[in-house]
Amino acid sequence: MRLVVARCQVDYAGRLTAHLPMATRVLMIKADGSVLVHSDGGSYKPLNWMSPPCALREGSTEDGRVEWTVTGKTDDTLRILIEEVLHDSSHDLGVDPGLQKDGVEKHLQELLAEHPATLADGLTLVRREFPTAIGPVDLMCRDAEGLSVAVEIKRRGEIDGVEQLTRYLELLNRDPLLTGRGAVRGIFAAQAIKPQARVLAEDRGITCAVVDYDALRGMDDDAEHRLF
Amino acid sequence: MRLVVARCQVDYAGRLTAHLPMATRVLMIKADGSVLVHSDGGSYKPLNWMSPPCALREGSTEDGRVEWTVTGKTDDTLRILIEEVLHDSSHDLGVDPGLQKDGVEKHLQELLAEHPATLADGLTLVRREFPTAIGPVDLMCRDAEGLSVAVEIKRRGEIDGVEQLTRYLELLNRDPLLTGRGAVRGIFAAQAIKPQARVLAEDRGITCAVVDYDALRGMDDDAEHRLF
DNA sequence: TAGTCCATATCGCAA
DNA sequence: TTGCGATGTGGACTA
Repeated sequence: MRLVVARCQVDYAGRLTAHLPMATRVLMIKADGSVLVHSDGGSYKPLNWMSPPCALREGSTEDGRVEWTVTGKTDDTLRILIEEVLHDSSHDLGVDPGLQKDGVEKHLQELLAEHPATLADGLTLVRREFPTAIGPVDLMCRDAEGLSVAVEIKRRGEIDGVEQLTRYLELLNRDPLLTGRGAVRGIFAAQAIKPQARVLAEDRGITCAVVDYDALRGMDDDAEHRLF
Repeated sequence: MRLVVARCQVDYAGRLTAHLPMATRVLMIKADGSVLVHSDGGSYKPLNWMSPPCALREGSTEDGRVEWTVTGKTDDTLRILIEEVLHDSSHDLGVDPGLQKDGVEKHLQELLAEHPATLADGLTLVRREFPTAIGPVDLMCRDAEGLSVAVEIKRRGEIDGVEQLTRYLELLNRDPLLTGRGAVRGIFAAQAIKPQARVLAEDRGITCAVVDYDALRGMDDDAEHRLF
C-alpha cells in the first residue's frame, strides 16, 4: 500500500470520460495495482479510480512533468498528471482476514419464517424457499382459511420485487394443488415500501406488509446467539 | 485529511453489524469527520466506513488501549480498537473543484432528442421526459404516419429497461389522446442490448435500436462545446 | 462464463 | 426533505 498526497490533475477514459482539474488529493495505490483518487469529502467513493487488474506506469510528459498512466483490462486508462508531491509513503499491510456480516435479507427471512403471523393474522409457514420453475418463493404460507399465500421478502420494497412476486403468483396459480380452495394470494414484505411499488402491488391485488426488523428481533428468543 | 496506518480491530453497528479481526489497515479520516477503513486489495469500497455527517472521538479502553468511536447521524457507530500505530500524518487538501463527466445516459438522451430520426425514419420529437403516473417516458415521439412512439433510453440495454418501457406502454395505451390514430409503439434504445432483453422486447412488439454514441456526437454541431 | 440479485450501496436531480 | 433512477455501480452466488 502506497499513500501519496499530491497536487494533481486526473483524466479517465473508459466507459465514460471524466476530468478532475488540478488540485491537492490523496492517491492510494494498493498492492494489486489498483489506484484510488480521494478528496477531503464525499463518502467512501473515490473521485476517480482504476479497478484491478491494472498496471501503473510512472512516466513524464514532454515538458518534464511527472505523469502516471494506469491501464486497465479493457481500454480503460487513468492519467494522473502530478505537479507537486506533498507526501509519499509505502506500507506492508499483509493479507486482510476479511469481514463478518450479520443482518441482511437472509436474516430477515429467517425471522419472518419464525413469526409469519406478524405479516397477517393466522398465517402459518408451509415452507421456506418454496421451489418454482422460475426460482424459489421466499415463504409459502397458509392463511386462517387454508388458502395458499406466497410471501416475497425484500429489505427495501421496490418495483422489481413486485414484478418478481407477480411472476411467481402467475406460475403458482396454474398449480391445482395450491389453488384447490382458491387463488394463491401474495404478500410483499419489506422494511420500507416505496410508493410506486405499493401502487403497483395493490393494483395487482398484492398485500403490502412493512416489517419492523428490531421488533422481530426482539420477539426472537435466540437473537443474542447471533451477536458477536 | 488524516492518514493512519495501524494494526486495528473494527466493529460496526448500524443497519447491520460487521466485525473486522485485528490486522494492519489504512484509516482515512476526511475533513468532514467521515472514516474509511481500507485493506490492501479489493476495489474502491472500504472494508468498513462511516459516512458524513459523523463525529470521531479518541478514547481508551479499560485496559488502556486506544479506541476510536465514530458516531453517525442515526444510531450508527464504528468502533476502532488500535493496537499499534505504524504511520500517522495530516494534510491540508483544500476544497476539490469536483468531477466533470461526459457520456452518461442524460447526455445520450440529449443527443437522441436532437436527432430522433436516427432511431426510425421520419421520427420527430414531441417532448422529453413525458410525464406518466408511474414516471417520465424518456422521449415521446411521433412517426411518419402520426402515430405516438415512446422511447426508453438506456446506456446498457437489459431486461429491466424492457419491463419499464412495457409498463409505460400499458399506461399510455389507456390514453385516448395518444391512441387516437392507433396504439402507442415502443422503441428501446441503448448503446448495447443484451440478447435476453432483445428477445423480451421483440416478444412484446418493442423495436430495439442500438445507438452509436460517437456517431451521434459527430452529428451534433455543438459537440465540441461539451469537450474539455 | 453469464445471469441474477443484494448493498451500511452512493450520487444527482426534481417535486 | 424525500423519492427515484443511474452508476465506470461492485460483489456474491448460481447454473
